[in-house]
Amino acid sequence: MKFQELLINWYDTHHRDLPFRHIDDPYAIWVSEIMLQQTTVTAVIPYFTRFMQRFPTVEALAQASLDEVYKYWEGLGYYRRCKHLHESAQIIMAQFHGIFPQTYEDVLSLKGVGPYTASAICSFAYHQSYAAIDGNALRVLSRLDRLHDNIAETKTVKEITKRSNRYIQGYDSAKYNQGLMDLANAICKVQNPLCEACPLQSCCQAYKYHEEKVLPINIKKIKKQELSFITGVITYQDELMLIKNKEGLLENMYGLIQYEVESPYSFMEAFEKDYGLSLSVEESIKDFKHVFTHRTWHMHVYHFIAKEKDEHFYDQKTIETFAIPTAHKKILTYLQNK
DNA sequence: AAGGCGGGGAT
DNA sequence: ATCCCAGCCTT
Repeated sequence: MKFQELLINWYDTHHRDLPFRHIDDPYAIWVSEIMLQQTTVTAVIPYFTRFMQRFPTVEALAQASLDEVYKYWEGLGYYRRCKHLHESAQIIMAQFHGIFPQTYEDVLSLKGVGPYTASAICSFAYHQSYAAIDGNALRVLSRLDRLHDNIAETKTVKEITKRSNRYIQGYDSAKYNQGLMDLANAICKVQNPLCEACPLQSCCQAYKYHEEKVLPINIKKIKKQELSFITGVITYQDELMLIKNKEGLLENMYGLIQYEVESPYSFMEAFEKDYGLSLSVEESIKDFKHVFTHRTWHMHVYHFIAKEKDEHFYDQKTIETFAIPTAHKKILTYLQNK
């Protein structure tokens, strides 16, 4: 029997029951797919539920402020996704007359939608035959075909996409795509795949040649950068100073002010130069560490008191409406419970 | 082609 | 500690 048939049969009886399955609103599917980029299903579910309650339609999303949409994304990571989602919602209202685009090319033209997400949307919402190639599909298919190429390389992804688009023909594309994902999640795992329980065992070339623990080849070099900051909790009476990041890491998020210096006095010097406010250092609070994918922050947190304030100081109630990155949220939560 | 972009769970 | 997760965008 062909693997597609085995896969879909297995999917029919073993599939996960997820809130964004059996939804046919392309808008909702789009939101879920953006959230699911590089993010686990369990992390997404509560965010998806809250997001859809507050922004049930593309119109509701388009009309909301960017700050509010960010607040609903707070803690989920990769915040550029949120910016693109909001921007694309406005494009859908203005250029697509509020109707979610219905062709692969139009879906792909949306900000933040790449080949995987466009294929997933067209397959799940419209049952068009596009193979959605994510990390799961790359793993299952490279094992199935015993492909020795590095899946971290573009040409390998293209080759597997080509094959999968051939394999999907004539089958229910939604079940095929989601079947690959659920199989990858439950059986064809990264480490220690459960080949004895796999419905595709009879078709799997990696299993046949005992290479299931070698494949896929996935070589990518990332070296992590360690950064050390003095991080300032700067207060004026009951108000706290926060800065909205203008670009780069954590863009549009509100955070504490920090400098890559080694003394609170160097911090004060740099700060006074940037903001024209004078500070006094009150106490050393605590050291915090936060690990990102590409870097680690070591934050030596100090409490500073401002002698005067400017427009960057906010009261507690206002701060609660801000989207704050987890690195700084941990500090603020610590201070509240202190 | 390579690097930037979050945060959390599994091992 | 390290890897990976329903990837995409910029350079």
